[in-house]
Amino acid sequence: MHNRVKLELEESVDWHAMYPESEVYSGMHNLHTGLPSGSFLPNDGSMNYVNNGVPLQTNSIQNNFGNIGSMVQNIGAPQAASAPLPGSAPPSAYPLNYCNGESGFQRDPHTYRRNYSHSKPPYSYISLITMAIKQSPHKMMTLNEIYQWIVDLFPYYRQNQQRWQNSIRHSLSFNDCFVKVPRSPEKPGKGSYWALHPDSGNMFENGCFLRRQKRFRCDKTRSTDVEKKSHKVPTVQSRNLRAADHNECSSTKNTTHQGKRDPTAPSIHQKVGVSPVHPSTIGQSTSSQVGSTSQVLYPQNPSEAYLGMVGDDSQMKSDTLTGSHTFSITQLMCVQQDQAYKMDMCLTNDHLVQYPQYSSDYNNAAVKNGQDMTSSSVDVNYYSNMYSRPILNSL
DNA sequence: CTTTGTTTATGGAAGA
DNA sequence: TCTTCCATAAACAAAG
Repeated sequence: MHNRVKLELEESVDWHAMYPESEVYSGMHNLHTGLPSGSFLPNDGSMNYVNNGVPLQTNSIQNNFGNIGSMVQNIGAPQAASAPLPGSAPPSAYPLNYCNGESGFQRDPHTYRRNYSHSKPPYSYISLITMAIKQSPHKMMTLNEIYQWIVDLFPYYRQNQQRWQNSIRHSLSFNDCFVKVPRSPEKPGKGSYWALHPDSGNMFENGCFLRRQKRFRCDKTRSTDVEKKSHKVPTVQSRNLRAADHNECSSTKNTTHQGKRDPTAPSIHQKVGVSPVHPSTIGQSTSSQVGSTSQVLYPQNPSEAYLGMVGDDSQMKSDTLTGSHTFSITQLMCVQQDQAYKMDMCLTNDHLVQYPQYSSDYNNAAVKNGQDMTSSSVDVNYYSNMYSRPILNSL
């Protein structure tokens, strides 16, 4: 797989041909919407995929983005919640409207790209899911919305959908960094929402989005790496080692060391706290409840969460906040996250603050955005508190 | 019936 | 070399 990706990375991708001018996201568009593809889809089509996090060609970055620093500085508008903000960007800056679906997600048929030539994006499925969820206004998406986000963004995934969608489902289920969120009673439908585990924040802080530095594991529901190593059965052949690895992964989830599922063991999603959530409990969970039968957890102190100081996932925390790599997930999404954080402040009201680093227009816009969100089809009362804080942890 | 979600198994590749 | 991560396939169950 990686080999394939690697080979594809060496290809010269004609993005201009892939994405007709009218359909290309500009750099700023990308930043406004939080969509990552723009970073790889310059208007001049000269941008290749990156090689190990380093762009193969950087001219387009300079031409279209200036540089990362100025990108950040130039961010004044919040992420597109439902409509472009007056003066913030032209309508074309918001090619995708992800805010009117059941999770505030909806495709924009007018900007749906049509060119089917493509190469495989250099993202793992976990990366894609993470990006999709992070860019969503409510930091959670249904499975179908995740599919759609990926397909809209990456033409490659318009092929063999059964194959990669199975992988997406597997990734969601298998990886602790994704948690299932039950639907609001007011929003019945098939499937749950998927969100990022509040402690999964810095998975891609190593600067390479092809591969995480460390898999996120919910420590309270599974043994630590040390414990697992001590339990590891010495093996000689790599095949056995691989099997042991997989069995360990499973055993720490809900299976025995023989790799057979323990029928009495609750699934990770039952254990980690994503089922079912009573609205009255939302916003009241504490880190001490991690691993209990309570709900999605988030820190009591948003500032702590912002700094990634809550929880016991020290391995992930060790990544720190120094993810300064140009093409790290964090770089791609930090601005949006920051905006989401601020939006949350506006939404929750109990943390209304001003952000002097941004213009007053921004603050006004953020409030406006909050209003937009409250008028969306999602039951904001039910979900906003629940997901405003957890996402802070991933900043 | 289709979609969603879980689990097991396996192979390849990257990183230590 | 060993460990870990990722991709893929497939079987199966549950829910809508």
